[in-house]
Amino acid sequence: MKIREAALKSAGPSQRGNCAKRLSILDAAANVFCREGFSGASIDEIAVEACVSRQTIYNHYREKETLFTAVVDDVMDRANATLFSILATFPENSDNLEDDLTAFANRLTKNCLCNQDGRFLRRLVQTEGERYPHLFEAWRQHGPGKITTALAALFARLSHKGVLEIDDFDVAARQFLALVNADLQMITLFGDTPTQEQLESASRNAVRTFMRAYAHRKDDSTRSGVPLVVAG
Amino acid sequence: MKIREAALKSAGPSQRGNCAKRLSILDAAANVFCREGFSGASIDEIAVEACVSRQTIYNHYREKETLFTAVVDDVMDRANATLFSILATFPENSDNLEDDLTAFANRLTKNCLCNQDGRFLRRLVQTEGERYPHLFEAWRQHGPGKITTALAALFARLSHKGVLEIDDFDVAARQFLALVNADLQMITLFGDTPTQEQLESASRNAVRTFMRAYAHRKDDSTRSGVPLVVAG
DNA sequence: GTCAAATTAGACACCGTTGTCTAAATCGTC
DNA sequence: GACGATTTAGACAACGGTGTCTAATTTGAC
Repeated sequence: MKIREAALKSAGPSQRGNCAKRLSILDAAANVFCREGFSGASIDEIAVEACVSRQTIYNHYREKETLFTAVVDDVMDRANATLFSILATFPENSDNLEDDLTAFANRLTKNCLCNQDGRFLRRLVQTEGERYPHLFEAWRQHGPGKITTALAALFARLSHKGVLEIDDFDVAARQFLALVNADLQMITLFGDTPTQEQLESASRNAVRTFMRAYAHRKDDSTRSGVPLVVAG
Repeated sequence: MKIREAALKSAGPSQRGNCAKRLSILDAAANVFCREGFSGASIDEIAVEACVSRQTIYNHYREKETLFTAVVDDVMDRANATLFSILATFPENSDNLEDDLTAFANRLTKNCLCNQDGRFLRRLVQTEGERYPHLFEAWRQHGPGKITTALAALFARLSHKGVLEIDDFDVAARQFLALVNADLQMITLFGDTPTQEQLESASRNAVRTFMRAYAHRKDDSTRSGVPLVVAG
């Protein structure tokens, strides 16, 4: 086989035009991969769900593996952009931190953690993370895995302002995320998306506890290293 | 249903003497199913890992599906028994609740949440929960899913004693578990088992925040709680 | 309308897996 | 050692999935 022919073939249909099919394939593939896992997903199933012939998939993406990584890259980019935009709405200057932090948590869960892309990534990292270590690494460093460090930096600002009392910002960030997910895990485990009421309730409960643990206590003047813990 | 009862009914080899092979198969199958998922796991792979011929597996368990449910039942029974025994060590009467609760959290993560069986069940429920709804239901009601309600009841006792200030016991139980997992999620996501140091650190961080949020506050004079004894 | 690119359906070889079958080998118990 | 139960290796058909190929059809730009 000549090089030119190979190049033409591997290049596939022109990348620019008719991206409708590409998107349709990516979308369907994401759903099927998420539902069935890599080995459980079949190209035929993806083709049917994308309303596309099987051959078209092979024209655009040489093989199943290529399609898989393309899907992961696509979702990761989207999730990353969304996460960035949501993090920008963190309430740095607030006269009602509890309410604003609750609304922020609500945005975070709704648009980053519990939406289609978030569930896809979490599931894929869990099921295929060991088989594709680079996938996992990308998710951790360049992707939503950095949400913890970003949150830690934001909490550090609030702490330096004296609004919060945090000694370990990373721990606080992880705990914030864990608390936000506390009420939602049972729901997302099913594969369902939580309702708006459930999201709000979860955010409210989480931020309430978080504030109780980390809010600056003005009336505690004798706090000299002695924790508020009761030794009953 | 217990695995031994099922074995009595099955037409396979007599279940009395050679249970070594059965256990070996169950153990290997658990590992492979956990690693590869149901569709990704192959009987041959399980046979090799169990040091058993493929035919022996088919002799004991008619087909792949039967083997899978047998594995799930087996692990679920074991995890359930362990969970029960750990829950019995909850510090109901403690003169140092923070330390004792930390130790309890440590036992919980070590023996129920982060051990082999715990990871297997969580992973399986996540990947195959939609394909086998009865599996999920069993996990939720009869299995480790009830850990939340059990913890809620225990926290309610502490709250009624005045040691803790909790308004919603279920929320507090979920948050306790979420906090305990907060530092461990990144580790268990890899498939690794956390070290003892990591477990202790996670438990300490979790209980510290939990107590900060829910411990009875000495400076809150509006409450009509039990009088407190401050540690000297 | 023309023409090239893209898409489609269908057939195909190839491979791995499931589950069955058989005959030989091994184990446990007497 | 004998004997029944169990395990084993290997061959086997059936099935589904991947990836290729071809020939026909549709699309889109001019």
